[in-house]
Amino acid sequence: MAVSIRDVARTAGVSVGTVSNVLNNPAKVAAATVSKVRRAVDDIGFVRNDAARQLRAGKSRCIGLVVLDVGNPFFTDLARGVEDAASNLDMRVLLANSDEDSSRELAMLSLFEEQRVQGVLVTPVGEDLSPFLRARDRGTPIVLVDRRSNDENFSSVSVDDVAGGYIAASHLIEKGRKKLAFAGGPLAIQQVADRLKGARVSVDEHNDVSLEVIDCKSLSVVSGREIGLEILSRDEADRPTAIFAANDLLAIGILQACLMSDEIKIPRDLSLIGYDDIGFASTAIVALTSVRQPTHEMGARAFELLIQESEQTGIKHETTRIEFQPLLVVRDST
Amino acid sequence: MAVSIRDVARTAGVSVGTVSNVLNNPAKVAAATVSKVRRAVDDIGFVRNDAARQLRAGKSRCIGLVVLDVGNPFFTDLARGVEDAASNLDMRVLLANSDEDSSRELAMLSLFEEQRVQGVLVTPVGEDLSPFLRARDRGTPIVLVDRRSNDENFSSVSVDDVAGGYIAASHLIEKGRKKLAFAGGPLAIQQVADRLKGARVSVDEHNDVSLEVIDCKSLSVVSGREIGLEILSRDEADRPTAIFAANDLLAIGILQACLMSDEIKIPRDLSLIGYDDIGFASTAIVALTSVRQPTHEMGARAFELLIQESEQTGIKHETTRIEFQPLLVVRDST
DNA sequence: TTTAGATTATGAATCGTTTCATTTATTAGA
DNA sequence: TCTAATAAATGAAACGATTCATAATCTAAA
Repeated sequence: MAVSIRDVARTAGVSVGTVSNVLNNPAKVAAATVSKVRRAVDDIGFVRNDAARQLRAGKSRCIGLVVLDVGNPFFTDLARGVEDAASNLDMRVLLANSDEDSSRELAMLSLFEEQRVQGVLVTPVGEDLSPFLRARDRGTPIVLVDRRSNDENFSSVSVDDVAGGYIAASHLIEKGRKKLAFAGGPLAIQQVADRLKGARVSVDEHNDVSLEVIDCKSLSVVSGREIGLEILSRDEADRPTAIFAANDLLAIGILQACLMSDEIKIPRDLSLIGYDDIGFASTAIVALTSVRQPTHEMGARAFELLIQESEQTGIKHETTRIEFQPLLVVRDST
Repeated sequence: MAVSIRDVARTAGVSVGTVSNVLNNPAKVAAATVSKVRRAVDDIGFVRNDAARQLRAGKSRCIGLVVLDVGNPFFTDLARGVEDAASNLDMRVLLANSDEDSSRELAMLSLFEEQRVQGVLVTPVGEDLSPFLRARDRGTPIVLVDRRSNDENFSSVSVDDVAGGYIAASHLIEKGRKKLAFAGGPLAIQQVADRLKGARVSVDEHNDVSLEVIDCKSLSVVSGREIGLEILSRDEADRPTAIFAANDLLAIGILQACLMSDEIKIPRDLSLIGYDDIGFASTAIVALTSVRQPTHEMGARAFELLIQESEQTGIKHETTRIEFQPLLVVRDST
């Protein structure tokens, strides 16, 4: 059943070393021999055994990528970026889903270590990074994605959410809005807090502009709709004239609530901006202005960092931390 | 750098065979020895080398899954189903994305063969299944997902789209609607054609019910909105009273168009049903009735079929073809 | 015709695990 | 105390590809 390089050698009437050379360094082998071996490979249906290959090489041509949620377009875009960069170096990406579960994350990490991957890219679930430190000490390079690592131990790639918040609020202010509201929550989520922080910076630069914070339980369409209804229930004078939603789902919910009533028209009475630029943002009834994160490029850069890291020759360990700037995508809602 | 089982043996003062036993059959080793070895493992940071393990075992504990588009929730759900089933048997799933590109699909297939995976689950891009046949002849079991394989060569798991169409149309008719429309296209897509076919069967069972077919270029929100606008432009007498959209995106587009005008209220004037039950269906302004495919379960069953297939002892090759029935999810739009 | 040099081909050693036939130690029964 | 049976530990062989020192063959110049 298992066809090995030995069988190819026997069939072609050459040595195993020659077969290996045909596979890996055809230039070193006489043309006639090459074709003889190639024919034998096809005839008996030989397929390389990667395990044996890896064992000899001591490492694989794969890297591992652990994301919080494969269903989230942000991460699939990111993964695509990583894959594209990897394929340039003829390397493979093993994709794994931690599902925001620390124990799953850990299981994936050790799986990757057992595979002797070249390195691991990870969006960590929790705050405790010690398992990653230990893995790195054992020789597996680790790079963090989408998180500003506080300690200097890891290289990382992240997005500047504060800047994103600043950009969003500034855009609303440029459109002449004075009464801004930030919708989002829980504020314990770092990203939400950072986006608000950035918005506040922009608002503080203009002394005639105010910022109201509307907290909510989750970043979902349903939460957004509740926020929208709450605003509709207010006196017109108390309503904000612009809303910065912490993500697009929330913004879509707010949009829906406004559409159900005839009182508020977007963007006439209210400017609305979201965050993430998910696919649905552009196809919403009123196309949604949003803040886009350069996910694909982040993935590619993260991969490069990882390779760079894996080429470091022990001794002193240098880390690089890259922070990407988000991008404003203006559409009809502002 | 590379810590091997040999180093563990030396540190613990036992033989390599004993270390291996501690790792795989601790029951066969004296308790004192077990803890001695375990301590050594922790001390020197030993991590199993899976390549060596696989090489010895002759096969890996992984299966491969090639899907058309990892970004599509249908496939991520499916993948989750496969993963869950696999983890019960302590097996791993390698996820790959063919991106509807035959050459990528082929590359992934040979990658998996080189990894000596236990088997491959695939949603094929094109009609030509011969590469899969060849792979299977070489010893890698293959099971097709989401496609009714015409030939009897492969086991497969699929959904009955004709039944789905029937269910959808029947539901609309039960609600008392007489003037049905099917929105979808291009009709060259097998799934679209099947859903229409099923709808027609149901309509033909009632001689006072009519079915109009509204063709469109793509199954997108934008296409749906165009269809909605077209219907709004008609005289009231010419409008359908119920629409079966070939997927949820289309249905959402139609819904949006109707909401922008005040002429048609859903579900008062028009019943609307989608297909796929994507996440957005339930959070649409008017929660969308839809036809759900049992994706998770399909994944699990596909995995089981693959295992079953891999346990077949050569000689005569039996194939099993499982067809799932879709499920109606009733919400506010009908 | 030699010989040096280049070109090809060879095959044993190696990677790190698991397996299994043996050896060694321990226990229980007579 | 001796034997048989059981338990525990050993270490060499095997998995399949790659590598590399060595051997064989060929070419061209002297």
